[in-house]
Amino acid sequence: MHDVARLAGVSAKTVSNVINGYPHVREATRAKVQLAIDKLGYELNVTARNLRLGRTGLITLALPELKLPYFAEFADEAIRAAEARGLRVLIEQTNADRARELAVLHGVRRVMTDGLIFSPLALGPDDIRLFQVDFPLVLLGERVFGSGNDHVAVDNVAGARAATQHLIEGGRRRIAVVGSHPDEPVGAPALRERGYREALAGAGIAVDEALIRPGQAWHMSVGAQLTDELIASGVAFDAVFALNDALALGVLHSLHQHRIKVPAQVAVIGFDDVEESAYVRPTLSSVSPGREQIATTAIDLLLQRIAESPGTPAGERAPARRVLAEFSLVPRQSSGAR
Amino acid sequence: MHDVARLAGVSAKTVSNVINGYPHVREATRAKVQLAIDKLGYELNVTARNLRLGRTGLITLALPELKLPYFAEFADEAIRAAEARGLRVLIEQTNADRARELAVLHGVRRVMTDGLIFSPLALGPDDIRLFQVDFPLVLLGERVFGSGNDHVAVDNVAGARAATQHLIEGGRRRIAVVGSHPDEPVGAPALRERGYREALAGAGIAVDEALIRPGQAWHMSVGAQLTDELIASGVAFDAVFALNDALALGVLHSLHQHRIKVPAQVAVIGFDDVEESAYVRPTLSSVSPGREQIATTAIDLLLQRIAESPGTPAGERAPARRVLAEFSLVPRQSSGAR
DNA sequence: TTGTATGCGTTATCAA
DNA sequence: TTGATAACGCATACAA
Repeated sequence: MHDVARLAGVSAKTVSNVINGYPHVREATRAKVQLAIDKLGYELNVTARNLRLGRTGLITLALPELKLPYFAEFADEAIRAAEARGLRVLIEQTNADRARELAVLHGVRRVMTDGLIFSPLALGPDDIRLFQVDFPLVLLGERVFGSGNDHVAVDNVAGARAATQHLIEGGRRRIAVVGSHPDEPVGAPALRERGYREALAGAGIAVDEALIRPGQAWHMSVGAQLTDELIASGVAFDAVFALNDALALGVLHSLHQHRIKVPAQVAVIGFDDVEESAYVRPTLSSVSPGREQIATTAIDLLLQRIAESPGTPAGERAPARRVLAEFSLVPRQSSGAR
Repeated sequence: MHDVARLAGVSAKTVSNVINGYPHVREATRAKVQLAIDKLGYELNVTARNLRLGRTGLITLALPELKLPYFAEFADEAIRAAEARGLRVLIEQTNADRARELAVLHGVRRVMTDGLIFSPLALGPDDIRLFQVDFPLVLLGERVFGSGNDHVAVDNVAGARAATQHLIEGGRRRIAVVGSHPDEPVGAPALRERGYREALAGAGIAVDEALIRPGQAWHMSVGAQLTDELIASGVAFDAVFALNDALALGVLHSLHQHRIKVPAQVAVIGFDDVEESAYVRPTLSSVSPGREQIATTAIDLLLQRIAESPGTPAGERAPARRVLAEFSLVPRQSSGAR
């Protein structure tokens, strides 16, 4: 910067002013400086600026796994939203590994970014105190509550209720659930199952536990396998609510292999509204969880925390906010939509 | 750091020495310093260290799209490899957009990282001069050659040849290709098609152009649609080489819908060996492109460039290296493997 | 509208 | 084995 200043016959401050678009710079000066910048091929040293400003303009997005389409699409949304606000995103995969999730909160992965958007999967309600941190943090998902952090989540219960009601309105009564996690009281699986039960109860339909099929990994292959087992078990069913779209794609696959017509014999609905769901045949009905809203809200909440002067004592900070995103039902062919 | 030094009764340099594991520190001193660190809850300011060292320990990985399973899995490998070498990875999605690819090379997305691993999709052979940059750069893929950069690529031609030979060895003679890009002379599609043609030529089989089906987007739905069209066209075929696994999954889907038995009537093979390929039914034969080797090689090449002192004139730098990764054929059920 | 002086928090040099 | 001092490159007060 000093070299540029010397060549342009001005001070370093003026060069800085030009680079940062400071308005009160005479046009002639600006041109001189710009010329010198181009001539020398000068580039601003961002690290020095970061040090001076005490910010890096980088935020961390910590997710379980990028390979899962839901998270890949969410990361995409988050990157766009961040970019629109002048931020860049450093993605950390935790692989639902406890040590890695800890490192994101307190270890080496914590470093160099202005804040963290975190979707925990290994850490749970017992770890609340670990979430009491002194840097900007926004949580995603449903695993950790009462930790006093800002929180953005899918409205799992209402979304699942709507999906189930949709099947009921289509005349279905024997609705199977694929992918439940019976041993996990918290998290998306439990909440989506609860929405299912609420919808049945609301319609006066008794729950048949034989229709609820546990499946740990929410992958396509698991959806197919659970459906195979369901068919083999001989339990009658006329619809399937797959707890996410990957499972639902597997369900469709299995039904197809067994020559069961969708939606004529069995209606299918998923959850997440992944891109692929609009392209498979039959197209897959789903619940769109408000991914974009979640991403933008999370970024905005984080930005507000970053803007709070770092020295603010905990007592004077804005109270923690919790946002449930607006979902929407997306009826397609698999549930009999025209 | 000065506060810690004062509390411990030492100088800031000694605190720095302790933090950085400098060996010549007396054990008693180290203990004193560590105590002061813990007592004050001191954390190193990484930005200041970055400024002083002239490095950030961060590298950029610029990819077309994270949603594509191949890139998601590649990013995963790259992150692991980087981590093992003490680096972190900033992922940039270009969406095959020219402006974004330019920004990665020369614009705002260039900033703050020690080097770039770049898989271009919009920039091509005409843009060679854009790749003459003065920061560490490793290219992935096949689009840009002769730019004088280090380069790591899938061995597309040999991999495709092996895939086709595998089908031929299984007795297939009417082998369709799904997903060609006839208007693109460079890049993976062209190279894989070339491998196909070489294999046919080697076996003395004439190429039937009606069997080669162009398809721009390499998505599952496209694979299904192209197969539908192939079947509708009435052209006889006994095997399909899908130019990647996503297409191949669509091919399987379509064949299934048309009650065509795989592999009895039609054998199928893909390319990329995506995780899901091992789980679909029938399991999908594929070509494993050496993803892990590509990731680790790219990181290692980049590290060597980073290690070259930045002032080294172009003439004295190590010559550009080009690495073709070792692929392997993965025969599964879809091509008749037991 | 532009310039001067100062410090952000660290590590390197070199001396003690 | 440890310490004093000087950068790293920038932005901010404040002065001019």
